[in-house]
Amino acid sequence: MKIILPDKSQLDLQNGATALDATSAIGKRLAADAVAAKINGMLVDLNHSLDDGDVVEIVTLASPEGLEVLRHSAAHVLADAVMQLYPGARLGIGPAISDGFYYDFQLPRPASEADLPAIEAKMAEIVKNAAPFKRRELGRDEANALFAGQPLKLELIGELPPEDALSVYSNDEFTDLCRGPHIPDTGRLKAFQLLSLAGAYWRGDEKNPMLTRIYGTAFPSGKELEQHLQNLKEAERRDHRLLGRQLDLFHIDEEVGAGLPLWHPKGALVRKIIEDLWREAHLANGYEMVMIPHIASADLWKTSGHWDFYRENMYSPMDIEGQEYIVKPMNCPGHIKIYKSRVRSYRELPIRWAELGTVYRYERSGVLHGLLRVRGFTQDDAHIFCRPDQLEDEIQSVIRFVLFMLKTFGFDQYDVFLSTRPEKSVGSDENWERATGALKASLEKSGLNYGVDPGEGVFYGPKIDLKIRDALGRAWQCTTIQVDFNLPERFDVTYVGEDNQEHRPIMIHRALLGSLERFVGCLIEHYAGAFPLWLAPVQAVILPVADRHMDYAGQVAERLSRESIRVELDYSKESVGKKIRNAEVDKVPYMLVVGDREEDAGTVSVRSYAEGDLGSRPCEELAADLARQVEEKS
RNA sequence: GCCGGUGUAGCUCAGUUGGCUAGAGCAGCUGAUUUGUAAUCAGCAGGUCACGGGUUCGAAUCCUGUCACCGGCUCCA
Repeated sequence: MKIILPDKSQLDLQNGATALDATSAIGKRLAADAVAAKINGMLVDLNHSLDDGDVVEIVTLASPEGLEVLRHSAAHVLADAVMQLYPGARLGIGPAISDGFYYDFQLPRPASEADLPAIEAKMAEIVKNAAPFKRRELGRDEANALFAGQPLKLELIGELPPEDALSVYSNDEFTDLCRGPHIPDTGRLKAFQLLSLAGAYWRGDEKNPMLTRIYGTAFPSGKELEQHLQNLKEAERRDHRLLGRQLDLFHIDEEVGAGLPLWHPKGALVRKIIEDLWREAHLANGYEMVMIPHIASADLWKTSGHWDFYRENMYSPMDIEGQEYIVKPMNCPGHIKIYKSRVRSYRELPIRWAELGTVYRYERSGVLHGLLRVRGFTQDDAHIFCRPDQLEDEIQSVIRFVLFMLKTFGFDQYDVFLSTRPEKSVGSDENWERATGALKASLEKSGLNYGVDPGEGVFYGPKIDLKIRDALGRAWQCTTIQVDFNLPERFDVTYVGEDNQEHRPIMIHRALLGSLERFVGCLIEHYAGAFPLWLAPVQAVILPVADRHMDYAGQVAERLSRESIRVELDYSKESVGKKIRNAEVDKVPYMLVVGDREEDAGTVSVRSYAEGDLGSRPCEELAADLARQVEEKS
């Protein structure tokens, strides 16, 4: 028989040959690297038999799919080990995930991270045995009998479409319900490590029992595993909570409250720089600034619908002279009230109102995380009121705007998602179609690649979410652009049209950076705390060699301050070495050493955080150069 | 909120099976040193061992409740 390879070439094989036979026919090297095969586009085991005319692609560990197969198999090995060490454990599910794999168990006795080495050792034994993974297809009854002691598996079997064939995979004594495919034998699992252990609800639903989830990762080689562990360490080093304290940017105080960050002078300064840029950019892009109070009468939230639909995220009302007031969880109702303060003409639209609006939302204690998930935060919010015929243009200009903003902060990779109508929603089909169409058209015109999240829109309209990728390739949800049909309706928002009739505007909610808290947290990790010059709270520190250089150091500081450079003078009685070390630890972009030589020549000796000692330069020249760098945000 | 873990000086951490006045480094203060590209030396000060209750002759250590934090689940800016 003949099979067809991806490069369209044909390969002659004996009848009944398997994918593995095909790999050996192609080459020894490939046979050693192969972990699975794709036959006519279907991912299968290597021992799958081939038919005449099949299109066969060999999957190796070099491909994302091969890696997934490896990790999925690693999850099986983990489950095997746990079943041996914890007899009576019940199996949940064990998939491959983006950086590794996990398996969920219901354990007969609690396990902690201290137990991971023992489980890992058992896994190593299983790997050493190199038992083949054997696939078997079976009927419902047989499957139900086989997993009689595994209620979670029975639940899964019960929910699989009855017409689908079931399959199980076995290695040695261990058998698991699984679609496959798997690596040929456990011995192919060369480099793996268990990472952590955590609770996870069965199937992600908190009404279900809590299972024990064990996370691990696996790679084709020890070298790659080592690299990955190195990356994890690097991420740890960049942790904004750690750097926030080290660089004296912010802290979260137990007595103030969980999820309520306090910004120290340097952190507040970084925020101010961002906020100034933000306001300037918005004014330049056709936005106006508005401001609203932090609390509002409960009536407002009843009209907006938040009282009914957003209650669980809002704080309890406070009593003010017998009237209930609520701390705002969102800015939109306030902005709508400004809109409604007088009659609006179609000629005024679009109206774009922006505010760095601080909101407070109840978040369950377990989800709080540094600056990334807090209970009080400032959204870089704006609401655009526009006519239906303006919707697409407006969305497109928001997209242009957000890409410009993110680029300014050094982000140029994003994942974009379009979320469409969910099951529970308000608004007419026509409106939804129109808005979704407008979002889609804007994305396409902007040339952005995007994914669609069907049914993931907000109840009041579809949205675009943008996740930025940082220096380590991690994704952060910041930007959101949401179309809203609901609030204009609820508040009876109108404009008078050309026809002298009242019409309903469409509202766009959008946050470009998301929240200042999250964005700064993300920036800290992106830059590993070493902000670029224009964002650094202290841009240069002047280090006099001895006390007699203090006057000259002061003159240099003066000169740089005149260029609006944020400069500090290190007047401590430390050695130059120590002063440099302190500045390095603080990640100050420029260290300027001044001693006799500099004083005589009117120069400074420049050391940059990024490049080290750069030699001496005339003070005037440096001042101009730094000013230029700040201006260019380089 | 739930599962597992953690909580000792401003920070990072020691503190044995419950047993002297709870230790160290860094940071801070004082003094000496006036220093040339990542840590000069010496001294001093600093702790309700997260908080409350209990067991014990005796608790940082054992039990228990609360709070906070860490890793996740879920949710989201």
